[in-house]
Amino acid sequence: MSVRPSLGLARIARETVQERVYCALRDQLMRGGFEPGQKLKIAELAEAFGTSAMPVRDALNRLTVERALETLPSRTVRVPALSKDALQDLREARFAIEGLAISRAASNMTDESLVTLQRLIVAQSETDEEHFSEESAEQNRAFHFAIYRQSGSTVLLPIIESLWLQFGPYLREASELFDGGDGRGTNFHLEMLDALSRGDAVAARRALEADIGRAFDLVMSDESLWQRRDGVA
Amino acid sequence: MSVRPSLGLARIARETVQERVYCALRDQLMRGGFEPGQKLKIAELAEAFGTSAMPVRDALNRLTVERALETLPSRTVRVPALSKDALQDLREARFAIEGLAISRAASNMTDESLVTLQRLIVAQSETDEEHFSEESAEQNRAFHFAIYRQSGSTVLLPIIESLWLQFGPYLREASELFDGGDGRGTNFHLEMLDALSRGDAVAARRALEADIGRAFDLVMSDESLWQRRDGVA
DNA sequence: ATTATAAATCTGTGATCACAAATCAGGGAT
DNA sequence: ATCCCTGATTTGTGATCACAGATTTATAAT
Repeated sequence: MSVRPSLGLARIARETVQERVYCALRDQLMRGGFEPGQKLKIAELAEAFGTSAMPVRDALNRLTVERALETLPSRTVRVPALSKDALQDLREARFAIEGLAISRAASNMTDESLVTLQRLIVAQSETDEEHFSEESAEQNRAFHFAIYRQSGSTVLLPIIESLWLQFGPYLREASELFDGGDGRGTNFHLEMLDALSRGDAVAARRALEADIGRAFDLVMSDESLWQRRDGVA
Repeated sequence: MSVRPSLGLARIARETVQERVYCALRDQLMRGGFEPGQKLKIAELAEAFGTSAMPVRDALNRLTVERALETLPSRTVRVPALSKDALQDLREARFAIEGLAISRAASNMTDESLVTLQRLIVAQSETDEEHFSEESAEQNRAFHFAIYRQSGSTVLLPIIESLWLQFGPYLREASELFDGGDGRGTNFHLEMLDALSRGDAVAARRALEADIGRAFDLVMSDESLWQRRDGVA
């Protein structure tokens, strides 16, 4: 049996230009860095990144398949427009799918992963005191995905990432709503951590739903998002 | 207000070469037409389709993002290998997500859509009598997606399509298991239709889970799938 | 002034080529 | 005979170019 003599080293995946472009755009999208409805043009972006059109084209295609962008009939891609219906739709999907993920994670937690979560909560609460909403959002993301990764599901993870990407544009002007000094954001995180440490899948899920629900309620109640914007730009 | 004088015509989206290639590969994958672990090479496929490498490359990228294919560290793409863990993972995801979709559909059914479902059941049971498992699988797909479309969720639909694509390879050698002459397959469909016509989301979901569960049990119990195949080809 | 028509520009799709990394094959040393 | 090194081939990534459909601007007619 020719078993390959595996070194303990993780394979260094050669990183392609396409991937760098993809990650840059993806980050922008997930933190609401683009205007909803904004058209993204290949040539422009290629210029901006200092690459040819090809890697940009691939990155845009990928983001379109992941539903972070949408293709108009004229084949140009844009950031999806905001709508309350789409937001409701997204909320239900996130409840069901992330709820399943955290349920499964509840049976898989290790001491190490619990400590990691603990540290992420501490870091975020410290950041919140200084009102770095940018940084705080990133830590929130890290906390959630640290949990989802513990679900051990390779099926759910990419789906959840897609859902977060779709949620991105709604954060555009609402991001400052999230850093209320009361630390409510991290309180739900504490509940989740507590439930996970007890292996209580139901409670963990309930806390997660409260956390997600709060975020959606904040966005939903931000009237400034819904005034103009009549669908098609 | 410059309202565009819209003709009542649906826009005919010009179909690209990439799309034709994508659909062809996608169909093959969803019906289990490729061998698990099989490597798909751009040049080969381009030759087969009579196109250049470019559209094939785009189609493979798209299918990879949709998790119908996977990329090896060497950047070649292949049909994912089979594993019981992955299958379990897939089953839970399908329960949660398609379950949510049918729940929502239960509140949205119209007389017309109910009639459509009725017709699809009849067509499939007729096909089953003649043991056309190929055709029957296609009708099964049509039935399920007719329901999911009634959920009205643009978020869930592409996710479900991705899940069905991931399930494809498991159908490769198990497809003949599904056309037992007892018509059990369509019986669950009748239950689903009945529940939907009453607007009973819970019953509809239960019937759907029975339907999906049966398919997974059949595949899971097909020992011929699990003997050889030790992961990496 | 408004609308319709036509030219000009913009933009994405697909083909072709150059390059680099990976895989495979063969030969030589132990 | 086995292992390792090296050279040849394969294969994907990225750049460049030609083409076609779409959008916009300019022009002319009502």
